[in-house]
Amino acid sequence: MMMMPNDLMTIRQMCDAFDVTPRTLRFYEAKELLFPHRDGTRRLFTRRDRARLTLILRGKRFGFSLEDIRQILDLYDRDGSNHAQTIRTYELAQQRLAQMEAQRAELDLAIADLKAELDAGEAMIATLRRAAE
Amino acid sequence: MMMMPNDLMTIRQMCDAFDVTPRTLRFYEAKELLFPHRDGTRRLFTRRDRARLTLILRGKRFGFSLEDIRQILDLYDRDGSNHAQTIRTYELAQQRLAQMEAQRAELDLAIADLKAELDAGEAMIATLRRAAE
DNA sequence: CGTTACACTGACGTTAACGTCAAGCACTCT
DNA sequence: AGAGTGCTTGACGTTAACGTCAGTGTAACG
Repeated sequence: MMMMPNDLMTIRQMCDAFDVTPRTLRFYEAKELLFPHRDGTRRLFTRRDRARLTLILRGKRFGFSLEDIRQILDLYDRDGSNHAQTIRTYELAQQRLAQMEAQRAELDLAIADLKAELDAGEAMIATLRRAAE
Repeated sequence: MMMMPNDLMTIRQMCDAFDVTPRTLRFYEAKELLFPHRDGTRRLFTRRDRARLTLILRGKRFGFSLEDIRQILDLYDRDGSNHAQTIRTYELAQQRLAQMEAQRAELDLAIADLKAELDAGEAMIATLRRAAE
């Protein structure tokens, strides 16, 4: 055990750990979502990058754009300077929270609808089964 | 009052009612999501089209693709024939329901996370306010 | 009958989020 | 030295969901 000297990971280790392609990680760096260090030319991803990537992937799962996510991520690592910007970002995040809660309400509705349809389908299939005997 | 002879609507009436562009409605027709009648060359949208469009727009709001939506819509207007296909579609919808419930669970988590961050931000801003007096 | 208003059909443009080469370093093993 | 492996940077390709524009048609109005 000295196979992970620091907590820095190569691009391949990252890909295996998060099930993404190298292209994706480079793309996220280009979009300033990740900031890996360099060993000469090679990328080395830090613990911070992994935390961010976790949030990126979570955000993507319910339809946020990478640009949305980038702005949210900025909320996570303010250092206390740049107060005005902090407050603006805070307000932005509040808006987004409202959106998300509205989205959940609609999702609840849609799930109820779909469940009703499924019950109807089930009844119909049962009928078909009986007719087939 | 005889301005709505049947319950058929022109493309413009549809656009106004649903806040979409003509291009969008034509596109949905091309993708076989809508099936407006024709008066010569002009489209006339039925009550059924309106019901479908409502579901299309709802589906889009939480990130389903039009192709996903098209398959779900098929569940809504089975006529009882083509049983095998009905059952397959039913199973497909069940899978999607599971996805949606998983998605909601994650959404709940993310909302909690974001709320925590917002509370932190609030405390920080309060501190800044006090420091500014 | 001319014009205005609205609709139609192509067909090309656009954005997001990567995929997919191509070509070239930098190590390491043999 | 040569071969292989892994990483790098361009740069062009791709899909979804429309936007946008050009050219044409037609129904109604004055």
